This record gives sequence, structure tokens and C-alpha cells, in this order.
Amino acid sequence: MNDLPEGLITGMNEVKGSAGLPDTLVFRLGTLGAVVGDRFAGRIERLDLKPKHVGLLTALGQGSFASQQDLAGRLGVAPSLVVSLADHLESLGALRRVRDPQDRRRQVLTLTDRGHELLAACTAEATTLDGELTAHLDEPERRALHATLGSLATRAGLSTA
Amino acid sequence: MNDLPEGLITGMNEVKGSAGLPDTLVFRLGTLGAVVGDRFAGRIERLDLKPKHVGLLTALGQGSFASQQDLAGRLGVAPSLVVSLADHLESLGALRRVRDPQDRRRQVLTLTDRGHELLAACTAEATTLDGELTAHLDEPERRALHATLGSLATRAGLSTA
DNA sequence: CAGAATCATTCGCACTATGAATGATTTACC
DNA sequence: GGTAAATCATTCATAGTGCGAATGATTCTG
Repeated sequence: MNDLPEGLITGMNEVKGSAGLPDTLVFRLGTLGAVVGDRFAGRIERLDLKPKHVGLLTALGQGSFASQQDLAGRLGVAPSLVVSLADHLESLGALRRVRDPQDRRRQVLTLTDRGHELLAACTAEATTLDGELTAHLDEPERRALHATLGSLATRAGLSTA
Repeated sequence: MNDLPEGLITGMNEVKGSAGLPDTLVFRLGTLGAVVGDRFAGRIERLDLKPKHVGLLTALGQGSFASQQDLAGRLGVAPSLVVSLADHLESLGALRRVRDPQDRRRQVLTLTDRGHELLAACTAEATTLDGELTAHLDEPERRALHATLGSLATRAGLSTA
């Protein structure tokens, strides 16, 4: 706890000996993620969707999942939450629940046309926001950022692949 | 916007005409931020701190703020939340509340030595996590990521300066 | 020297997400 | 083959988080 070189902590707004908290990846990703997430949430409000709904839509759009529990694991939330998310999406006509004939305990969630529409609308909003955020970057920088964040995501256990 | 080499975006088993949601900056930042934030939260649990507390500590460590309301604006939360965050940090001995003699409505929040210690401990945890996340990157990549995220942060209204 | 404005604080409320029961269905074992 | 354990979706009660509207103290304005 006290193995830090003294003189490291220089109060006000001076140069730090090593990186200060605001200069860490963790801090940057955390704050940026929160801000960007909030802004995105504001834009999909008109669709009666919240980020978690979009997460479920996205997962369903990527492929079929055996159970809602797998889905829950994928999204990193409790299975009971998947139920209420699916409830809402179903009420919007974005997905259908069908009993799996092979295993009638399972409910197979399938995107409807409306679901694909909503997903496309969300993608459009995200893409627009992307443009606003990266307007000051040149194309190589954008590519590098995209690639690096992708590798971070897989490394952090977020399997897009 | 669609000048991406095809074959780049291979979700699970499909290829989209344009970029899919999971490939947007917004989505990546949102999910990464959430995951990394949660992991960070787990590591500072032993210090009896949560990310929001660290945010307040960080803000206080960066400079003096006139009012708690300015602080609230800085953190993007309601002033009433700053009160409870400060309550907890005060109970940990991390900060002191002193009435501003110039304007006795205001409470000036000041980090104690213990507060600086906690901030340093959080920085250490974040730095460790940084290392784990970026272990597979080479130094130029790390620098580029750091720089780009920094520019995004300022552009997004997160004044680190 | 009143009244409006600003500060920190408290309180009640809404929302989110979780874990523990519940009931239906399937699998495993003897 | 039939019973017990496991697994699934769902409901329910609950904890935690953060906000907005009052409250009381203090300062600014005319």
C-alpha cells in the first residue's frame, strides 16, 4: 500500500510521476462508455428501447441461441431479466416466442421483420453517433481504433466472434 | 462508410451489407466500458469504494471546485448524489467538509492524506487492469489507443484537463 | 431591509436487476 | 418403465441506485 514513490501524488494540476487515474485505460473506457451509452440511450428512446433491449436484439440478430439462459449468460445478466426484456420486445412486435418442439421447456426467441427493422434503426443511430464522435479523426486513426477496441473486446471476454 | 473490405465483418456466421451494430464504436465502447467498469468495481470493493466514489476522489484530486454543485455537474450526477458519496468518503476518513468562510452556504471538500492514499490505491488497481487488458498490444498500439481515446473524451465533453 | 436566489441536505419515489420460489418438462438411473 | 434429479421459463419479493421535489440556512439584489 505504501510502496509508492513519494512525490508521486502532486495535488492540483501538475504533471504526475506515473500515470494518474484519469489517464488509465480503465478510467477512460469506463467514463467514455457511460457517456456514450447514455447518449445512445437518448436516441433510441423514441423507439421505446433501452440499451439492454438493443443488446438482446443484437444477440438474436447474430445467431440462434439454444436457451434464454444461454442468452442471459451472453448478455451478462440474470435469466429473469431476459424474460422481462423479451416481454417488452414481444409487446413491440420485435420478436416471437415459440416452444422448441425438441425440448418443450425451451422458448425459442426469433426476430420478426419488425425486430430487424428496429435493429437496423438502432444501428443507424449508432453509426450516426460514431460519425459525430470520430469526425475529427482521419481514416487510419478510425481503423486503428476500431481494430484495437475489437481485440480488447475479445480479450475481455466479449465474444463477438 | 461502406468502404470496408468485405470479409472484415464476419459476425457469428453472417456478413452484413454495411456495418452491424456490434461493429460500431458506440456498441464497443458501451460494452467494453461496462465490463471493464464492473471488473474495476470488483477490485476496489475491498477498499469499500465504488466507481462513483472514485470519480469524486479523482475530481477532488485534480483541483478545487467551488461548490458541490459544480462537482455534480462535473461528474454528471445529481447534487443530492454528491452528498451521499461525500458522506461515505467522509466516513472513511478520505475527505473533510469545511464551511467556506467566504460563503458559508458552501461546503469545501478536501482530500485528506487517507484520501490520497485511497486514490493512489485505486490508480494502482486501474494500472494493473490496464496491463492485463493490453498485454497483447505492442507499445505503439497502446500509445495510439491512449491518444485516440483521450481525444474522444475531450470531444465527448469529458474535460480531463 | 425585505424578497429572490443559491447552497447543502433530507426524503420519498421510480427504476433496474437480482436471487429465491414455482410449475412444467426432460434426463438419468435403477 | 418409473421415479428422482436436473433444467427450463416465469413470477415474486427485495435490495440498490439515482433523481427530483421539499427544507433550512445563507447570500445577493434592489
